[in-house]
Amino acid sequence: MNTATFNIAAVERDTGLSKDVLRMWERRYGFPVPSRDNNGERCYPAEQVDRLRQIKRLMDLGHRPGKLIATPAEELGALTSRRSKPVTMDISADDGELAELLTLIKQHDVAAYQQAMQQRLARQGLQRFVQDTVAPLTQQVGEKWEDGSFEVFEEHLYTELTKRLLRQAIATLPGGPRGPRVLLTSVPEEQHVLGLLMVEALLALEGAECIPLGTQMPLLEIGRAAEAHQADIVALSFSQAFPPRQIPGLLQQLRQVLPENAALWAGGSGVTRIGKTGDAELITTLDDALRALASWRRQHA
Amino acid sequence: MNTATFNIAAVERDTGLSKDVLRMWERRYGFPVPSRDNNGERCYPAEQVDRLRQIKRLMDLGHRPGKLIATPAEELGALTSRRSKPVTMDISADDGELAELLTLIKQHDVAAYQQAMQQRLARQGLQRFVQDTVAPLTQQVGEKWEDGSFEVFEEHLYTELTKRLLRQAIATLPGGPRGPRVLLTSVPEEQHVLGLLMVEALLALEGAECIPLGTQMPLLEIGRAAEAHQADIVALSFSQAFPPRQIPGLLQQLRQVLPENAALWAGGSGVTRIGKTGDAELITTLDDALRALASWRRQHA
DNA sequence: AACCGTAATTTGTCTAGGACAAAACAAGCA
DNA sequence: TGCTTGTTTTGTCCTAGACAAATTACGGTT
Repeated sequence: MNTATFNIAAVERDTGLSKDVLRMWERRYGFPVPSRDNNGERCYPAEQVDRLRQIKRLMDLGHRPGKLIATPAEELGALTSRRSKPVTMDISADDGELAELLTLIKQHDVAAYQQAMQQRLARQGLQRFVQDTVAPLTQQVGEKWEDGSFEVFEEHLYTELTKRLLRQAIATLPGGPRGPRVLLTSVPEEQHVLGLLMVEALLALEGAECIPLGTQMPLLEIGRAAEAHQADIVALSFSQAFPPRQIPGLLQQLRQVLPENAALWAGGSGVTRIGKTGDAELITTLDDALRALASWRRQHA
Repeated sequence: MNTATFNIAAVERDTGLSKDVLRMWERRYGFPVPSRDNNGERCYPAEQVDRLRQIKRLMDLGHRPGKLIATPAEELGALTSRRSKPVTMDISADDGELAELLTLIKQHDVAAYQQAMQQRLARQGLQRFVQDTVAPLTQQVGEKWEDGSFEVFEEHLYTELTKRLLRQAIATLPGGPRGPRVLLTSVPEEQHVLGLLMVEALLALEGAECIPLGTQMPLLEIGRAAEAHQADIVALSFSQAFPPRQIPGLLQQLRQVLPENAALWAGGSGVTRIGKTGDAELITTLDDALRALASWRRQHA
């Protein structure tokens, strides 16, 4: 059933590797080597697309394409275990409970997962739920995905269900708008929203007025939105997979189109890999966000 | 403050026009004509980026780039009014109430909008809320965006807030899994999710078991997910802006990676512009979805 | 006047290879 | 160990040509 072939645009869509990169790899490394159709255009077999996605996954982990392509096939299990940082920090004692939640996702048991999470939310309260459940769980799902024990669609399922929970929880918060107005969004190409939601939950709990604009806002539009909403803070999220090279330039451009008095926060695991910048405040953890909020309030008292 | 310039990648991100197209237009039409930096690379001023986005907007409406670029500036108000179909069908008598909701968004009054919508949901019930409020409202927001009276960020705000409402409503539905298992998602590059949520709400009301996977699933992953979840139906959404040319090919490829016995539904305003296909069932309205569900149930009784 | 098939045009995407800067790595030295 | 400098790796950008698919224009027919 997998006799379908992909043209270069389809491969770009499905792997996230640009056409330029695909052609360059073919020239440099001799992989992938698609066949050609009658017009001399590349036809990638599904098998190569799969391999490419696997390579992309490992690249997002910090590996380099030259090495990956050289390795034949045992790369899968071999390289997947070693990681840049030993991230598995001790997550208190309920590590086991988190594992249970992961198992429910892995079994595709939507209803049971939702129920378990609802219970947890009720038991812990929103703040601890975000910090002690959602954050580490997301971390672990990311790891599982990286090491191949979670499929892409399982990660999507987790993300979708968890998004719902958080949004629902946020909606039920009493809106006591005393704090700053915070505009939450992400730049185009950046579609991960979970981190943004976690921050929103924490900020809303602290009484900040959050304006969620979803993801993928063109830069000039972010500027307009900040002005229209008279935002005090513009909070952006960059995920692990976002090309770090682009971030400093983006922040600089954005700083130029934002009102002077609006603060710019850049958060998410994507910003841990870039250096300090004068254009934005870097938020690498959830606690950072709370600290930054407190700091803002001190300065505007 | 708008002295920032954009490189070609940034323009692609912000306008949705590919690098290839941007270079080709420069060659053919003489617009845009960016200046060059020290390395001979293109630097687009913000003003040209804005114009490009405007052109893109009109193109999605059915206009052709050659004409648009020839027109100097009065194109804005002039071309924007004429549309392919006179879509403003009569939406019963509460047209005025919808206009009120739109006004709240336009005024960026998050709290008031949420409250008004909550009330409406409580009053109408979920089914009528989806069909008589959310659907026409989304339609109108789309029109407002097309004719320029809604900014991008206002459309995003509407989308984000409405997504939350729908998800919240869906979450509170009793899960009586008697119907088919329906996997809801969209292909990569397609990020609009509101239509999917509306369908999910209606199907869930009818007792179908919905598995929401969010947007942007690679084709091969959709196949894996369908298998893993033993989905009876895979429902895809294509928005207005999705390039119609690609849809038939996508459906055909997808059909090849899906299990034989899984039905494939393709819905959204993006499919109204393509012809019939043997690969998928085309769903152009919300009623279509309900009809298709009933039909599926008859065939699998 | 409405319809239909063919020709011309418009438009997007693909191809090729070359160039270069930024990042990652390696090596040498304090 | 830590820092600086050179080398390799890697992605992105560039030009310029070709072609197919979609769209429009045109001429002939009913």
